[in-house]
Amino acid sequence: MFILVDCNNFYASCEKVFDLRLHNKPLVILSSNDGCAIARSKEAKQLGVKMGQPLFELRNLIESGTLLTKSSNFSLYADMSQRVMQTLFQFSEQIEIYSIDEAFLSIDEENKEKLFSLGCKIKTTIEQWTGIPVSVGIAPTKTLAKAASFLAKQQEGISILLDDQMIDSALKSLPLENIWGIGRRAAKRLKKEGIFNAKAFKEMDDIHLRNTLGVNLLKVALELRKVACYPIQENPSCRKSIVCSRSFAEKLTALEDIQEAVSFFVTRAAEKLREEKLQTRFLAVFLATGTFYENQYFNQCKMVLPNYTSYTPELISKAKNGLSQIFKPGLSYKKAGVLLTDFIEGSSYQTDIFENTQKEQKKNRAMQAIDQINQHYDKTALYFASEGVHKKWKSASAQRSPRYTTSWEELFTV
DNA sequence: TCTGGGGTCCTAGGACCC
DNA sequence: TCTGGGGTCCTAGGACCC
Repeated sequence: MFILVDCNNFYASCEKVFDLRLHNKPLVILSSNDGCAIARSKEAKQLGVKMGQPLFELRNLIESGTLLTKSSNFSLYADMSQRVMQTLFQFSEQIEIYSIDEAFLSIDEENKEKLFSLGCKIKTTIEQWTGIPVSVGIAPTKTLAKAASFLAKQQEGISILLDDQMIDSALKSLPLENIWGIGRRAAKRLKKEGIFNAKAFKEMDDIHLRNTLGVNLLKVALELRKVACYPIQENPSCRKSIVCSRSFAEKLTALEDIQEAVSFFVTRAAEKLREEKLQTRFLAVFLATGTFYENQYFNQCKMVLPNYTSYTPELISKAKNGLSQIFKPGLSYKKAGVLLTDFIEGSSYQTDIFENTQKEQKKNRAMQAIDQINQHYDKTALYFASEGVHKKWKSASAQRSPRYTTSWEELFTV
């Protein structure tokens, strides 16, 4: 049996834990540059605020004091997430942390009453220990557990889908877009065929499904028929790519300014790489003008590196090189980023025949020292000169709440 | 005027191999 | 006039997820 534990309005709930003034108020969490709403409290959803809605469309609500806003505070959310996940290990050892705000648990229990009381216990424990409200969906497959949690969300409670009759009546009222794995595109195509809800979808012909919508959608249908296609993935395989990108606070025209931003992205990406004890051999830099009004320019430069590495200076120099190849003078740029992929595991550099081991060890120790210092003090305690000092591209995100749980300077005061 | 960031997987088509 | 069958790997683009 699968249990899906899903935090309600996670980012908004994290903010509410530390700020009583936000309780029972419509609240949205903003994207970087305070550009649009990326999370909403229950009350904000009721107000009609849409996911991804740009901030300027919400101005009236905000200025009248109806809608409260916060800049996003990912250090806080990541730490709160960890607390929730840690708590979940009380209830099962087979846990798949699926995203920052949800996890699947696997348990050997078929009895409905017992499942329900377990669900209650999970919900109350997490709420007591972390302050985060959750919904719980329980069912024989992951996709059905997702469907159950969708129902549970509506009352912020617990929902179990077990026998066929219950499943069928629940799926009848489940719109296609809300099935896990069916997006806007597939839903549109299905509607053209006269399929309007999850029950009708589940009863479609396998061959037809496979041929028209692909193997993934066939699996979704099977899962809705209680055939488990997706097992719990307890030890997720090491990640396959790292991306670091941002929209700029203001449009940039000078190569030097963009170089600084790209150096910063590379530094962050390389930190992640070392944190997960990986080395990379593929680096891409991309650059884009705004998307909404002007003629868009997008270009990227892909580079295969001579050897696997996680040495920041080397990556920065390659990235700057790539950037100068795709930079066109005279344009106003709005966004840039870097992508690393093609990883191997291992925390020390692979021997390069042109380089002596002593030099490599020195590089290793330098990176280790930087990481340790930045971990101990602040992410920005030590940084590379090429990242620049003023960070013209960066926005202030003035409405960010303090990093209550991850920074000594910003601890919660009682 | 103002619109996020970070991921994974599948598919189709081409190049190439035997 | 008629021209096989099976396989891998790579890439770009699309679709989906949070």
